[in-house]
Amino acid sequence: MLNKLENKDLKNIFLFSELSEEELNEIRSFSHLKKFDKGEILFFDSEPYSGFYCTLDGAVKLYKISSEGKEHILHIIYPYNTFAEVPIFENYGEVVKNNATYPLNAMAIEDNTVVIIIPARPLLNFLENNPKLYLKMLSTLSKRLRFLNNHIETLTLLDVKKRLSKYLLEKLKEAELNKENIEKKKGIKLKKINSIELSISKNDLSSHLGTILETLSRTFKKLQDEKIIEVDSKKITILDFQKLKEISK
Amino acid sequence: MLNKLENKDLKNIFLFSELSEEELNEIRSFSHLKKFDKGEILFFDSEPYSGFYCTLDGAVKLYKISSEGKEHILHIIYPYNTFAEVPIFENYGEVVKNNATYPLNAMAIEDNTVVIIIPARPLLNFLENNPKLYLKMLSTLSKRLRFLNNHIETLTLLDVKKRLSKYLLEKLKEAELNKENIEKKKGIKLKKINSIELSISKNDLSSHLGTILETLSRTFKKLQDEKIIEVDSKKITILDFQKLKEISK
DNA sequence: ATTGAATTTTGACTTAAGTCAAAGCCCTAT
DNA sequence: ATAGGGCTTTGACTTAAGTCAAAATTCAAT
Repeated sequence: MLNKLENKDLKNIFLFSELSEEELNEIRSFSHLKKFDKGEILFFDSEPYSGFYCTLDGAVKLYKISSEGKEHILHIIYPYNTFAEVPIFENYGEVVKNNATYPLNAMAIEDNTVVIIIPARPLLNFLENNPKLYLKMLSTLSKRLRFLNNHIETLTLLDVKKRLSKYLLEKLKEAELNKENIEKKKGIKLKKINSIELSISKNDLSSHLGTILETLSRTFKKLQDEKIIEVDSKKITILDFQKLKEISK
Repeated sequence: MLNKLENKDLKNIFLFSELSEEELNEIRSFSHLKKFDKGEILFFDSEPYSGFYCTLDGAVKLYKISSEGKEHILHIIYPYNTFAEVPIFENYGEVVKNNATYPLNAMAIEDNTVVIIIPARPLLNFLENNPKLYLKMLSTLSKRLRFLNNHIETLTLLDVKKRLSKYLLEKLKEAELNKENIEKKKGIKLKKINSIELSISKNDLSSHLGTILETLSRTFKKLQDEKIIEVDSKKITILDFQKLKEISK
């Protein structure tokens, strides 16, 4: 599956969601698909910029790494989300004079991760003729800015227990929204969600929460001992939503 | 001084730098000036959104604060830089249905801090008729995204000594660029810069570096004991640039 | 089912950075 | 010049989280 890029794939991407078939054809004409296995690198921090990405299948982690090998994951990217747009616009006067670089590292964290690569130059031309897209792009970057603001807030002002609690609540909320969407679409009523399935390894989760595996493991245990959650490998059941919320503040 | 907004003030702002006098008049027609003393709040996190800001004089800190009162400064804003643009574009479909909020807190950190407030709705109208500005706005947000990426990297992967070293090197670089600009403009040759003047309190600096005043003080002392810098109140002289660079990695 | 690798947990110990409290410094206005 | 407030430094102590190493669990492939 997914060996050829089709318009319906592009349709699912927010930036392109309102384009005509013709316009989508144009986007397709200068974009291309690429497939990665788990652990493979899409690009490195500081590598020469060759375009922005969108995941179509699988998952990608965006991370920074220190000189001592310590890693921090800023984002986990799931299908139909774009990333690495920043260099396109950063110095738009002298855009991509081949000295632009990626702002972070990207690695596939699932097998058969499929991405589209959209080169900067033709995209900028396209945008010029379709200024409606500017607002979509601004929206995407603005959302990411707020996300990073909040991420910094979490990392600098909260201890690990609070950070984990906040993360679990966010994932629960996501799952709830997802459920509501399905209910609306299919006109059915699903049962209330009180558990989540971690979609990444605990090691990656610890790196995203700005801590290490051992500390994360101990923090899960603490929450479990306090009967606030129940951990069964990757399945986390929320036993006391109210207390979890209390802790996360 | 600065009791009335004039076109030449707007000219200095990157977003508006290429507009005609007529267009500047239009911007002026829906913007207004406001003055703050040191310690006064421009807006709070989560307060209803009323427009984005630009500093014309003085300085503003943008920060988050925890439920326990711990503070983290994300940015210090100096004249002609804009901030709080995010809510304008975040949900551009239902822009500013009066339920948008500021993404962080803003406080003046100097007396007589003068800012312009530019409301979202009229600005969006203006942008629609001047799509060139979209690219400028995208550039601004992209630069900020890279800044925040780097900030997170610094906070999560480096210890306080490295963080402070990195900060000092950045400020030194800024001062050097500034010097080069003056040299070019005035056609003169200034002497090499090897010291910087901290423009914020050490308390604010510690908050920006994700630590506390006491730890910052001790870290300054360590660098001084190692003869890498010399600290004379707010004046920091770099004695061993190479070593400082080595540490910061 | 069984093996082996990868992931996760647990235990004992270390450490960087935070807390609290007191003293010192240095602006600024009288 | 001097008093008083706001900064900044220093000292003694605490603590959250990291390190290292070993054991246990889970997962995937035969």
